[in-house]
Amino acid sequence: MLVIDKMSRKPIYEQLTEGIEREIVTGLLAPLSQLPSIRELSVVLGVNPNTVQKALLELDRMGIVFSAPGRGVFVAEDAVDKIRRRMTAKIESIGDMAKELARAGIDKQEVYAAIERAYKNLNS
Amino acid sequence: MLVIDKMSRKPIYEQLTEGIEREIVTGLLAPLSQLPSIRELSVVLGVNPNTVQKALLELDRMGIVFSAPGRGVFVAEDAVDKIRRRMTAKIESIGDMAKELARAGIDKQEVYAAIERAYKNLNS
DNA sequence: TAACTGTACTACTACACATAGTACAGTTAT
DNA sequence: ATAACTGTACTATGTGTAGTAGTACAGTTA
Repeated sequence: MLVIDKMSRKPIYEQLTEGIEREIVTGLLAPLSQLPSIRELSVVLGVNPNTVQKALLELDRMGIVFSAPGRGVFVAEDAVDKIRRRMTAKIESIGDMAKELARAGIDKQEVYAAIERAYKNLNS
Repeated sequence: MLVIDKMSRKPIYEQLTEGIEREIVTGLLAPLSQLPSIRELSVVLGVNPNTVQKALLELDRMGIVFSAPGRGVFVAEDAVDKIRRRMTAKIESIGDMAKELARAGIDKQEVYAAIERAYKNLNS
């Protein structure tokens, strides 16, 4: 399930967008399926409704979800594709971090090992 | 040289610590060598002296530099080792990001390619 | 002594994040 | 029609972090 860490330096609304994206991409939230209401999510997650709204507004702008006023918020049909496309952009930032490590003289194999672990152990 | 991006979402003092660490690790700043004074750095980089002080205080706490009141700030003798050790911790966060990509169904090869590019092209 | 160094404050501004509460309009089932 | 839900849109408030500005003090060095 979606878990929020209020102590994280990452904003709650960002944890929300990423969490929801993860649920979509893993199939937990199917395309065209309805999300829990903003008010319900806020209660379950223990965060303010406005914060949930902000996250959903962001996902709406990105075309990941669409909202039908009075009915609810739904997963876009092509949500998975869109998420994947945005994820590809994140690869660049991994490259940036790797560059930093490279400059620090960290062995490439150590980085590869970390990637390998990530792809093998997707739990936790 | 060290460049500060005031528009970045990353705090200036953090850009400073990372930038100075990079100069140390690349050999631009040798162990036991003296850094420019806080006031000089603040003028050259166009940031407030307090911000520079905050960055140097952080580096001091980590044992990367040491300050001699009245004389200046100097690179610690074992600074490179200490930076390398801390860098190793960063590998974990790369793993976290990779895990996110893995869950999104991004091919492992794409990530490897990015790492490879990073280690080949250390400029820019 | 003069000119530098780091250090340590206080005060202030700006901004992002989050919360709280209210109100309004659309939708749906009874 | 009504009740109970939905999203949306506000205003107001609190809080923490980042950054700037200015001042003062003590140690070091030429």
